[in-house]
Amino acid sequence: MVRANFWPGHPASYIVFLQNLIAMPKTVEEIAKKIGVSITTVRLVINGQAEKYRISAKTQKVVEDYVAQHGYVLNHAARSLKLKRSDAIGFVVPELANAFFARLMSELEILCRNRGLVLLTASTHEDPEQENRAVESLLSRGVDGLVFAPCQIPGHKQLLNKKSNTAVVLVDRDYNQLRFPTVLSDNYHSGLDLSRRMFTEAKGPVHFLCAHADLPSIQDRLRGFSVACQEAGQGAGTDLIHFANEDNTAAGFQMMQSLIAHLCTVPAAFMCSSLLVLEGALQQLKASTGSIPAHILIGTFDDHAMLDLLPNRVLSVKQDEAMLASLVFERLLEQMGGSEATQMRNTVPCRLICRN
Amino acid sequence: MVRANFWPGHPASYIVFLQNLIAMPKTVEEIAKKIGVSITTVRLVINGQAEKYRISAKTQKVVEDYVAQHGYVLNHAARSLKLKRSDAIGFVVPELANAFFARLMSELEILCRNRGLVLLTASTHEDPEQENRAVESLLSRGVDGLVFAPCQIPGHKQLLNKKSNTAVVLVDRDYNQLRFPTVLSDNYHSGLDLSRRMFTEAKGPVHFLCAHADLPSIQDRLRGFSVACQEAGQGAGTDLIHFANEDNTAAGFQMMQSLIAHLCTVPAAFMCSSLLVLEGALQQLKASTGSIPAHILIGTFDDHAMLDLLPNRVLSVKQDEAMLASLVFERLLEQMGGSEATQMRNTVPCRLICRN
DNA sequence: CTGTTAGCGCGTTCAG
DNA sequence: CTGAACGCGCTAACAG
Repeated sequence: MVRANFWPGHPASYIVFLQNLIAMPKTVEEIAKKIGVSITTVRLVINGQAEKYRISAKTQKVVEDYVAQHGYVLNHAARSLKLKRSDAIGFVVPELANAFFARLMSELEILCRNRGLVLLTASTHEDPEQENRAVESLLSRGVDGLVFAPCQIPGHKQLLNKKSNTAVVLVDRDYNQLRFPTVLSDNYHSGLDLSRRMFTEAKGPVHFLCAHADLPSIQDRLRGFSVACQEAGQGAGTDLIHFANEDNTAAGFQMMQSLIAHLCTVPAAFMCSSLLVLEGALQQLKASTGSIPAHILIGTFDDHAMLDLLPNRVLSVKQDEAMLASLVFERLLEQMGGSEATQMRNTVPCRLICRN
Repeated sequence: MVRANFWPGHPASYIVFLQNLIAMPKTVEEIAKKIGVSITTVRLVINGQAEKYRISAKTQKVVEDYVAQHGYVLNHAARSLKLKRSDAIGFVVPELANAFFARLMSELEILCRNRGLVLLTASTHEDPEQENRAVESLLSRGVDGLVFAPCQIPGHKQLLNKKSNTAVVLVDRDYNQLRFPTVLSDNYHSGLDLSRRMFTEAKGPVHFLCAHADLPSIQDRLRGFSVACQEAGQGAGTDLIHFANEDNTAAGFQMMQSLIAHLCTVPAAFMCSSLLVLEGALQQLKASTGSIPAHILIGTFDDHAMLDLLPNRVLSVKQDEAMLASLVFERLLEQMGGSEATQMRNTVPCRLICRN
């Protein structure tokens, strides 16, 4: 206490100074030896089973006091080795910086933490090679469960091994495999609903700027669009759909450019397969006409609060990350409990958001 | 092979069917026993040290073939236990769904993966209690390094223990402690630059809607603002700053509301401490006047591509997540290599982005 | 009520 | 070139 003013103006330094004096034991054996009881005894009180085995109150107190003073950090590696269980869940997605996956992870992390599980995260950048390595890496770390959004048909040796007791749940992308439960948004119906509404409000053609059409989720959205096209008397809509391989701003920019060139004017209504494509398309509009014409009807998959910034009528499809996460977690727990997944496919409805 | 058409139309199912037949060994001992050599021999070829110990070419091939056929998954728990090293890095932030932290994590994950490290992630929701638990949990999992953005003055027993050989790096929030290297954006100068530019362009008062002013990073931005105020002849600017406790949309909405009430009109120029606050402020403008007046000069900390959607002149401050991640990683590796951190504070410049 | 012991699978060391 | 033995810290089963 003499040095409480050790470093005035830096409140933390005092704490540092005090805490450094205390050595922290790292094994139960060390504690047992120090206070002269057996390992088991220490373990029982640390694990809260003192009552159950009727450890004497004073022994209990001795141990508790010691731990309170010196602290104790369980060695999870040793625990895992013994129990063949890591209390960890792997989470593998194409891109962690993608808002949808970030939100999904955030929700999932809360559920995991409440059950004493931690999340191991990896992103694949849509590269099957990196995906394989990530899955293998997490598996060798003995994760009890693996949640992932595959960028290829899932066929990893390790996963497919019957002996593997790792729970697996796929999210967001349904490659139509039969082995693992899959949780995803109802892309077909959200595509249908959005498209219908677009056609109704547009009273004319609606162009669809669509990137990454090989993804199952996008395919479903496209099917919805096609059906709405026919309902609106626009045929199969094949001349309304514009494709790009990459899902990024440049693709949206490019697609809008050729669309404008083709129409010789800006489209009265268009929708995009993702926010990135929308961004690019809007940049192109701004570049071509000096501003984003406020009369254009805009539709997009995925929602973002910043869409508020547009004066336009905007229809967007919002996925329910909390619900997705919660279903993922259910399927996970089922399998970790030893049973089979009760459902092989969970489909979560989306919400259609209308602005202005 | 008879059942190659097992389930036509579902390409993955065939793979599943085949792979299930193969059992995967889980220990080197198992492999050794199966092919009749010693554990050491198997280990040496698996670890690529066959040449070094001159294992006979044919033994080598036998092992390699066996592994190629059956696969092998290293048990990381056992490895960790033995080596007292987990090859894992903990990452603790207030909110994973926050775009800045998501990008930071994404960058960091790439660096980690290249070195065979995995990321364990947790978010605290700005709650010191959850933060403590998260840190403790990761520590007991034996992470080799811990990266975190504290929501309180860092004073965790375990961290502060001299014996602890966990590398620690703080990010984004500098509580001015002396113990751990800290990497953060140059909030003072970016605040100063943004504010100066705002005053220059506004040619009049600039209002600052500021949430969570107790955070060190916000304090630094505020200092920058104050200096710019004085330079612009607006005094200390105390009547230009508007505070809120929570960093969210509601706070921005609220602050803009009272600002409009006070001015009896919309402000000609304002800036926000975060995108969330900006969103709220813009919503209020829209609610009050029916649209976002295009003449208003807008400034904000943090950047987002969607700011493009505004027709307004917008100045925003973009943090350099890649550089932050790379510096964090450097400080991490230094400590993991056993040396002391060479720098206790790294400050990364921000970029001022001007739109329209 | 408390103490002892045997592995979990890997890396290391030393002896052939 | 290959094999054997030990121990990392923890849990579970059993012995007092």
